[in-house]
Amino acid sequence: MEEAPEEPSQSRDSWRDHQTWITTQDILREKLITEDSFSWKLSSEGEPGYKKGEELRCVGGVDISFSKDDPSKACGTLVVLDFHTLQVLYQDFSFVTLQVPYVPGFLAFREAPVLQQLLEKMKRSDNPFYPQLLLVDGNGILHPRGFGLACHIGVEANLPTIGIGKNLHHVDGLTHSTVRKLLGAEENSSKEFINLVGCSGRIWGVAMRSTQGSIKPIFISIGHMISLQTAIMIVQKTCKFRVPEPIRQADIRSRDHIRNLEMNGKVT
DNA sequence: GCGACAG
DNA sequence: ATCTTGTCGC
Repeated sequence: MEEAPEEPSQSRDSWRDHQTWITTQDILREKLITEDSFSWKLSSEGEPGYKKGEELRCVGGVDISFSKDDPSKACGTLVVLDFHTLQVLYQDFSFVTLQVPYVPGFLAFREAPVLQQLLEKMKRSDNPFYPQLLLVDGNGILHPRGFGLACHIGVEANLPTIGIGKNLHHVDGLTHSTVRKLLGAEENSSKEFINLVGCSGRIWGVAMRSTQGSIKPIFISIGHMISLQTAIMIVQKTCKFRVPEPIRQADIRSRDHIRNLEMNGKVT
């Protein structure tokens, strides 16, 4: 009798984690809110019943950078910008050693913990700049199970979130080439954003040309407690360059911190 | 069956 | 994600 070859424990463990992750996403997804659900207003200055302090001001952005020397060493960064001036109101970061690998579709299990800790720390200290809304470097519902990093963080932190992808995650038949076609089509040539409609007919988000006539779009999808319409508007208003400013600032600062860490490690 | 696949 | 300088153009 042939014994089945011993399965490398590595693959058994990763299979088990994989199932656990899917279950976790399914459970958390039941709490997802896909419409505007916040107390602040967007442009209330001229409206009747305007109350100062109710308007959107604190827009957060999160990102993670990795060390080129040791890919498990990372720096999570949280910034908060003023929605109107786009000036940085707050910044914090944290170095971590990540044990969880990157697996497409499960980014949250690798990156969310650090980012949530940064939010937690800010909330515990009653910081007046605690974000009213968070832009996340990674997708929202544009995800195989409709629950990407932005949704994950939104639900667990109970915060409105928007997902920003710099590359398309292939979902529901959406591919790089279908998007290229849509962006290149005559009737869309002047639009700055187009709906991402999958084979099923579901709208997963939009591809947006943040810069006039730019070729490479960004992919916007809702995270939590916000509608796609509102999300698009907020992204447009925070885009000085291709990537919205809160995420861009988090990215820049995150890289700086990693660079400093590597320098100190080498200088001895 | 094989490949694709956010960061 | 990361490896990477200068360079062409508005």
